[in-house]
Amino acid sequence: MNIYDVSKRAGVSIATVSRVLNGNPNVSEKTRTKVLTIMDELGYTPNVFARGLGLGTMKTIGIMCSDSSDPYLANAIYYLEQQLRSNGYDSILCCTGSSLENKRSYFELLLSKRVDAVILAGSKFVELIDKGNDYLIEAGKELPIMLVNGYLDAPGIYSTVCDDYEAVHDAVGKLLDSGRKDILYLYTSHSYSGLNKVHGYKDALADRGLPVRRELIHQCAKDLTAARRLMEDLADSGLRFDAVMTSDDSLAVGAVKYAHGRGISVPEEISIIGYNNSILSYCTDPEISSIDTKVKELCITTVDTLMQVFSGGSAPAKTVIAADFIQKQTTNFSF
Amino acid sequence: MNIYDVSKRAGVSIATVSRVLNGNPNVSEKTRTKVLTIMDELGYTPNVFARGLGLGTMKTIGIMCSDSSDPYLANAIYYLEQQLRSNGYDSILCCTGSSLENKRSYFELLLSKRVDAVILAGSKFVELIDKGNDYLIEAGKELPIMLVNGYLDAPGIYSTVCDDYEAVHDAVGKLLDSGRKDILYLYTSHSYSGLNKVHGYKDALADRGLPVRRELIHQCAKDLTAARRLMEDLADSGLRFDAVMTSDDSLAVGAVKYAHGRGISVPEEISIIGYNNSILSYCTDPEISSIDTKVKELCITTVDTLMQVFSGGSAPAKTVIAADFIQKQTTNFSF
DNA sequence: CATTAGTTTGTAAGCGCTTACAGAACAATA
DNA sequence: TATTGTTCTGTAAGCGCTTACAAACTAATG
Repeated sequence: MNIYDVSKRAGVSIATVSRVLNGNPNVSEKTRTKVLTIMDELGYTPNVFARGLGLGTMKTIGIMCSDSSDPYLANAIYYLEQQLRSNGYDSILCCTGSSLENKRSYFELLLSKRVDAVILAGSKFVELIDKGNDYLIEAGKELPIMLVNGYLDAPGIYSTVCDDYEAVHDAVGKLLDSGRKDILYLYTSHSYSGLNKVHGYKDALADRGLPVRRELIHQCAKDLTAARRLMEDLADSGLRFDAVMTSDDSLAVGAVKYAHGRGISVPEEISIIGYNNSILSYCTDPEISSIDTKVKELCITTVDTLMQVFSGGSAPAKTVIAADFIQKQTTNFSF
Repeated sequence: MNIYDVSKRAGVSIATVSRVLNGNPNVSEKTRTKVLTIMDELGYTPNVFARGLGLGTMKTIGIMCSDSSDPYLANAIYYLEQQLRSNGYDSILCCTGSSLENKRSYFELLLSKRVDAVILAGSKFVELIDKGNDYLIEAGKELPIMLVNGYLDAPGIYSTVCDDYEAVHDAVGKLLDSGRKDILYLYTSHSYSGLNKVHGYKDALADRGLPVRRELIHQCAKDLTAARRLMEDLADSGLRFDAVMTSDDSLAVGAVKYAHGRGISVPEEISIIGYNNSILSYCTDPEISSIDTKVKELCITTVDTLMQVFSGGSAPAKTVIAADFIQKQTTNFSF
């Protein structure tokens, strides 16, 4: 069942069938409907390979993410996939894991699949961006590279990021203005967004003329228990704190457990703020006040920008989306 | 940059290059290495479309899941993707959402992409399986259909399922044997695995000569709050229960919240058991005893079975994998 | 009616690869 | 050396589609 069968049956040439297939306007209405009817009758589906060969593209986008089981990324994948499809594109997903080597090889693989663009979802591609700078930049010349929550300034590379700086700046400001003095800051990585967040924290203090105390800032593994252990160690070593700002909900979960384990009341004695407003922040009791980083908007914008690029129009190299503070039960701001 | 460039540079015909590309043994070692060297020098990558056209396949598998943001499915996707790739296959992901229409149209789409097989991940394809029975069965004649946690008996359709019946049967048995009398059973759907679970619950009671009480069995939305509200309503209406068995961790999270909200101690006054041992079961305090449904094994087995099918060998139409009970803090079995 | 411009269609040459088949090269045997 | 069998390589015909170009047809104009 191929284009010849259709053309014969419709009494036209394959070129005409192809034109109908591609919405070419140079086909009389009469012929078009006839061909379409036949295609329908025959249940004809064009062969994607032949099509890809002829067109040099298959309307397929590669999506890379470090780990689809991270609730945040899982959401992102979902929205990206939806939005791409509603624009007539398919996606090939690559879960790279954390090894740089894998990331590179998957990237290569996507290129070899002749995808029309690559979307790097999540801020976990620092290594690729930092150490493989030239590499990505080179690729950007060939096809659009879209970064979701990452940033790299180069032609052909487009970023959509959440305003992490402002989000943390605002949240920490709220903590300070509500009377908290010693705000612990726990973060998971030094990614692009990770750095912005720390700056937000520091500037919130600086804005109020307060010193940045190194002993309050700590890196922590991104799991549900590391933060708890870290906080226990810190408390045991004599450090006092009455609030915790985290760069990820998973750390905030650990913080809630720490408080619960030590019989510290939340939010009375300690305020906790998560990040991403993921499902994790709704699991604990009390539920964790968190920052909604607007994954959906982020993803939709990313795809929209990509479509702009495809349609030849100029597209913004960087789009910033504002986050929302979602108050739940681990803070009690009244403003 | 195509096969001609390589052949010219290597001083051989394109047929020889193609043979090298496909690992055809009819190439002298000398020629092979020469060609490989040239390919490497030129950075040559074969065009997948041309290849697909010639071979009629592109080593790509379609994965359908209802919702990649469900932690369980997100994990499944991750493992499936990994395992497929390590077997040299790519995957096209489709997040269908819950509408039956979408599921069908995505399925069609995958077929039109000439994927080599389709994997339906998760038990959420009941509608497709039940109401679209003939539809899937028809497709199964064309290409292998793999069900992860679903079952349909038809040629070309292969299932890998977790032994949900035994898992619940065992867990409820443990509850009963530890002295619990009134075990609430909360479930989310009537899928294939959903039905098996209820049977496990009922049989655990029956085995011990206990009656199955309808008022203890309830369906509940799969979110973090529905179970809590439901349990509150049930308790308020006078129903007594000293344990809750759930068909999903999200319900168990609600159960923990219910207990916490009412000041009921866990596991002393009420035992709670989740399902899937997902990250959600680690978020709460106390952490939820849950059933590890071995997603990883399930996914690996699914892909392995698929590879068997591809290699022409006969493959089991149904593989059952045993689950593990993971005791955490919402039960206190000592056996 | 002849001419011109515009619209619609068909022909044929790719796109880059695979593979059946035929032919060349080589080694082993008589 | 001639013969046979083996191994390796090349030729050429697809795979199903797109599209430049040419051809045919239609309609409008003088």
